[in-house]
Amino acid sequence: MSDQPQSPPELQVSAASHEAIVEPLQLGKRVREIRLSQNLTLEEASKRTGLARSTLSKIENEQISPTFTAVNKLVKGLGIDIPQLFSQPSKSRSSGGRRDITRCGEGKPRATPTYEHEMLASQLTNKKMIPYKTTVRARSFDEYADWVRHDGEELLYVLSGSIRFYTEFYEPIDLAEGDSAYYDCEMGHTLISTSETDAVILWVTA
Amino acid sequence: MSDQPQSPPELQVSAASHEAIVEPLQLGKRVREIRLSQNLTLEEASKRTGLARSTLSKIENEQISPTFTAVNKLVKGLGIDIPQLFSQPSKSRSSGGRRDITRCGEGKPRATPTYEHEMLASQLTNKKMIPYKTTVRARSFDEYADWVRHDGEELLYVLSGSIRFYTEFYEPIDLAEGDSAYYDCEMGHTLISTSETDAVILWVTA
DNA sequence: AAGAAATATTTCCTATTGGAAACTTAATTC
DNA sequence: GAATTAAGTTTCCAATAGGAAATATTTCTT
Repeated sequence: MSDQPQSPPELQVSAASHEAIVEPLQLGKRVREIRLSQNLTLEEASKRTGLARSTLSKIENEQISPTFTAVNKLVKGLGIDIPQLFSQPSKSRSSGGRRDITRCGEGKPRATPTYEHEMLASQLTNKKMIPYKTTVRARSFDEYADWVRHDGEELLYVLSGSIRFYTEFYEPIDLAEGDSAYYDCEMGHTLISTSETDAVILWVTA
Repeated sequence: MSDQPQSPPELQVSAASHEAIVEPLQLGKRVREIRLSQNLTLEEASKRTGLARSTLSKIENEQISPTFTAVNKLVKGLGIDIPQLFSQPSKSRSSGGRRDITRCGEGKPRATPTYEHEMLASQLTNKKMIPYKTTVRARSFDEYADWVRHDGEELLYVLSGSIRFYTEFYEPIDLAEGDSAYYDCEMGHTLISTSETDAVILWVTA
């Protein structure tokens, strides 16, 4: 990932831009907190999770990086909520006052043949919504191998240009600047640009 | 190396208690879905995540259980949302194929002294997100009696004009067209327009 | 305070992961 | 249709995780 778009590094730092959580991700610390909060000894935790005492100890002390299966045992055994694991150890406000500013064009880029995504608020993890500013590169329905389908719901707002919005269960519909659509993502959906220049949209998934 | 996460012989019988069943979670399947949905080859995914092609392949084919660090690389590299990883592969066809188009200016209006909201996709109920196109009428911080606080998380995108974004725990920050912010709504927040004309923003709450 | 008990860490070893490269399969091109 | 190219899988091996038991540390008891 060496592709930074034409964005001067200087701007990136501007003011309070990107002061989110920089996740060092101390899984161990987190696990220990959780275990202790349940008043469990390593031995008990071991019984519940099926992981060896020693393994638990090492995990908590960040001496090893547990495998996914191990993490799952932890989650099940200790009744941990997943995001809990990936979120920051209670910096007093577990999720109370987060804020992440993304300057125009400073999102985290990701390109596909058909779209050019720019993820907004990429510094924040555990978001309920995932916002993208996306340039629609595709010009024809044929450029897609298949419908795009995934979990969740999506909001689409046309920032500039115009698009044709194809969905699995509806007739294609043309959307111009300022128009928007809200839909279930399990339903196949794809977009193409219909304007001179590639259309740009705001795309929010939840 | 050919361990299928089924039921280990020793554990099979013990009905007594907890025995930390081995992951019913098909991480690999999930990862593959996600990668393909982004039209990435293993090679590209490898570059983005920093994991070897072979490793990715094995993960997707459930031949190995990636370490936590590996999972993190996946998450970061592919821009995966955590719960996405742990949620079951889209079996829960909860709401199906809804769609709601809102033409520019055709939203459901609602006015307050300080804001002029236009609710998008108002036909659809039970949405995870509530999108508004809002004109910011306020011109001074004093026009607000108190902080606005409510549940959830909010995404704010400046469509036109410029605003000053006040939050309870941070310094006010100026946002121009194309800038965006993501924040927890329990934290007090208000906006004022700083441009000639009232600024217009897209506001999504979840 | 010394010993016992409980809890946590470390050691040692085997099993598994993760990477480089070889190999296979599928898609294109000539 | 053979030859290339691209995408994915498998192999081999070094690095590391996970478990059992030994060791260290803390916490009770008496």
